[in-house]
Amino acid sequence: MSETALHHELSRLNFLADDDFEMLDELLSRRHTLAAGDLMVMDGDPMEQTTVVLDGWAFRFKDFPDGRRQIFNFLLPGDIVGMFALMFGNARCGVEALTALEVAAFPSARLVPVFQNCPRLALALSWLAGQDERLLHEQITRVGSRAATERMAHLFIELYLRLLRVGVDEEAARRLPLTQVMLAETLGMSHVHANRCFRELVRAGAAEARNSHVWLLDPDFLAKRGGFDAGYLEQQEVPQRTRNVAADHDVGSNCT
Amino acid sequence: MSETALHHELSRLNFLADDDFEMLDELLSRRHTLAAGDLMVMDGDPMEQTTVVLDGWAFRFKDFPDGRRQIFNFLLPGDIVGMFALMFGNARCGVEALTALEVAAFPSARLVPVFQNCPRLALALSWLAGQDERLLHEQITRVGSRAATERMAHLFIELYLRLLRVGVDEEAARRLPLTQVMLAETLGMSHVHANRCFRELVRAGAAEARNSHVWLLDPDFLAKRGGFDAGYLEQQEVPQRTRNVAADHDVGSNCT
DNA sequence: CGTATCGTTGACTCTCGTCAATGGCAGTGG
DNA sequence: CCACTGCCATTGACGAGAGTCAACGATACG
Repeated sequence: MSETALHHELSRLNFLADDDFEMLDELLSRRHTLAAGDLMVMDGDPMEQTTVVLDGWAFRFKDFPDGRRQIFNFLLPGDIVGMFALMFGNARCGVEALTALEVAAFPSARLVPVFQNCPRLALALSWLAGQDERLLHEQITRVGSRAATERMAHLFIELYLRLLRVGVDEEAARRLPLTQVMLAETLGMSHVHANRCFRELVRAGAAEARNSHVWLLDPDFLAKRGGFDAGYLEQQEVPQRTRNVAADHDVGSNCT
Repeated sequence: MSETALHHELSRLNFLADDDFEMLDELLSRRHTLAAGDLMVMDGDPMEQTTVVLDGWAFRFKDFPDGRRQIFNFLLPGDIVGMFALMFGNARCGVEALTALEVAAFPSARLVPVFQNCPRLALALSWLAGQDERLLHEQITRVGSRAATERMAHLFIELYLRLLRVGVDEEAARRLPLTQVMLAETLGMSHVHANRCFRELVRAGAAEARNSHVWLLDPDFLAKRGGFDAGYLEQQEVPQRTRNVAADHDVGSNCT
């Protein structure tokens, strides 16, 4: 099914009960698809929907008057957009579909009863939203304190591991739908320099560009070249104390 | 009172009822103080506490084996640390007190009943936590697509406006407890270059360094020099639809 | 068959990092 | 009271990394 990515990730937490998943399925029942290039969120628009990526890639970005664009991060299957949209007036950045995209969307207001009645699910969703913060920290580190080629290799491995984590198979996880211009806009360098760095990785036999995609040929090399420390992506167990708390506040059949 | 900053910010939302504030006061009743240099969170430690900064400065950072350090952002009065700590095993970055600090801390687990019984307060706290994301986006933009001196001026104005926003008076908001080494670690440049950029601002009469502090002399100039667009910091109204939702789910006296 | 996006390369320039040295200032212990 | 130490700020010199400009080939698309 198309929700495998999210289910895959949440199942691995080994934290949710069956009725949590039922509630989740209901939340995600309204599906639609977008074409590559469609805007999921336009900068400045009011935010009312919470969206979950089911399949495909998207990215968050901000365009500036002088033509520059900064890409903040990439949204992969299982990622949530606008978790707390309810409290924010207007979006301050855009979200664009990078590939054809399948998503589920629901009014953010529907999260309020979820928080009241399904504490486990609420915690799990907050956890997903919180993952994002770590990725942003890593992005700051990449751009702020790594050399250009290192940045690029590091980003490749991050995406590769994130894809593996949500259940994409090894083969597919090595194919990233990124152009060199987008790499430049993500990594804070000129597209010319992005090309020079990329060529270096190509010469090392670690990657290649075909068909407006990046193909990772040697993840081990890239991880080393990017000084990649997998710590921040490691799957973590839900602490026992959290399980206890969730159980204490379980309101059972209210959930669905 | 010491909680003025947080109250100030939440009051301006014009969203919480009296019993929300009562609940909040209870959450924040366990106070303590830290000295400058104390670690609030150590990288790798288990996270169980949610902490609110009441007075003083702190910062989030990550140290690397080779001695580099990246500072992600600064925590000012009213900011929350570890909102969703409940779901995360261990911290992946440190938080250090930059000045003497007054904080309130409570076990993250206490948020679960808050979410169940005080939807408005839960939304307001989530909103605070979500503010952080915008600041991280802005930090990425600074480091990724601005020139060095621009970055520095931009950061100064962001901090200045954030301080004003939480009720610090004009005079005090112009004094930032930052050394040039910290600026360098925040902005992704060498400390030598940080000094060069800073000197440029000093020569322009826009700032000066005294006593391990930065003093902002000409915010207007700095805002212009940093290409600062205040949009992302603007106070936003809570949308009417959100008020309605909160009212619908109000469970009244359960809150306290 | 034109047009646009993507990728690539060379040449030139300049921002920025590195290395090194110095001075001021505060704390500390003899 | 004064060496001693450490942190902070500052500056010059040098070189490397990265931006800019410009041009061109390849591929996809209508």
